Amino acid sequence: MPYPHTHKAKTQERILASAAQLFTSRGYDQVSIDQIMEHAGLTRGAFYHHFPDKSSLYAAALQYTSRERFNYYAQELKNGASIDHLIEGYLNQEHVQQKTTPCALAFLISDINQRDIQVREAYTQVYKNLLQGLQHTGTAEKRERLTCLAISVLMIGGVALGRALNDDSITEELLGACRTMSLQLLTRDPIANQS
Amino acid sequence: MPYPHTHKAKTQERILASAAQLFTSRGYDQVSIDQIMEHAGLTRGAFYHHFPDKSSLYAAALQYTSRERFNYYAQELKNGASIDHLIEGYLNQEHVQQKTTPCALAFLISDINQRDIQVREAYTQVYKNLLQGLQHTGTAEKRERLTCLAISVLMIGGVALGRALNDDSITEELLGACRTMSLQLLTRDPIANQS
DNA sequence: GTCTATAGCAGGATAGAC
DNA sequence: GTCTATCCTGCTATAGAC
Repeated sequence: MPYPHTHKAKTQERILASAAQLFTSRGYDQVSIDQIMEHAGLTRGAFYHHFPDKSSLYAAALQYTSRERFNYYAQELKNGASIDHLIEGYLNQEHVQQKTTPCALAFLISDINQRDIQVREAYTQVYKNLLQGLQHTGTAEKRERLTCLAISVLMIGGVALGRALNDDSITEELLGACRTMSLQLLTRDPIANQS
Repeated sequence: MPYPHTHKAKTQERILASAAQLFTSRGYDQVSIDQIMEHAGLTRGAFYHHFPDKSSLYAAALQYTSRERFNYYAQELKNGASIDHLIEGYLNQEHVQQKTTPCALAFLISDINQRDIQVREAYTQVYKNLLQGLQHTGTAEKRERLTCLAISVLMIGGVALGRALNDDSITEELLGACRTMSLQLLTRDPIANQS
């Protein structure tokens, strides 16, 4: 038995991690299966034993990296971090410049519409999970839906727009405005004010 | 003389209009020069007599369609439309579904970072123009920068995110939240309150 | 389960006729 | 200034050896 029976699962996760990193950073078209497999330490031929095609990998990588992100946030919150702190870490130049692992919801926002149904459904599900998180995190009761929707747009839109712009000073200003506005919205939320 | 001397300029504008429509809708990679030229009623060979390469056309098309948009807004404002009305037209399912001409700032937001410097500069300039418009439109004095930045993110981010999502009811809810929040921000702006 | 090799196709860019 | 024809590259996906 040359391989332990967990070998395939581990290889699959290596491919997913590699795909998540490259896809999130460069989008679907600018990344080839060859590059993903090479980055995972394999060759292209092996790919089709793990995923049926490129699009399926894209959807799976989107779910994989988002699950990792949510797990990280859950851990941070358990360690006593505030939701404000997490939002400030998100709406940040470090994030825009990929010095921390980038959020696929923001980095791939206008890539998704061109993809097939499984990708669009995966993205939509990940977004719904984010909304859920915003509604319930750090409060006993639910935050207002309006508050959560607006904050999600400020976060995702702020990072996406900041990344598109070619002028660091405007990006910094933009991220600051989104931080300020998000924290104001959190503070003003009726539920938050009850606590 | 088979062609009037304005022929080249008119052809160039046909190519720009065709490129703007296809690029905005599908992004850079998913549109070929062949498709743009065919849509403009020409063949691929003629392309390189008008633009040096695909990327230059992309940058030019971005500027072209944005100029058209701003001209339209200026006209509407001159006809007595309110800024609120324009924002509501922007943050709208009709826009997301391209029943009206889509805004490249929103539709291409995560496409831009992959492109070369001339494209990123063109996008940044168009965004700065939008910010200018928000700061000065409909008031004698300037609106607060913070207000304008936040509204721009709600508009661009709201449309981009709404387009990515695969669930019409969430998109509608999202657009509504962005409309509500944008109009609140306009109303609360100190300068607006002076009038 | 991973490899090498290759089929098959699409698209950017150029050449040269008219 | 527009056309047709072509070069060249890069990619997805498959075949088949080990």
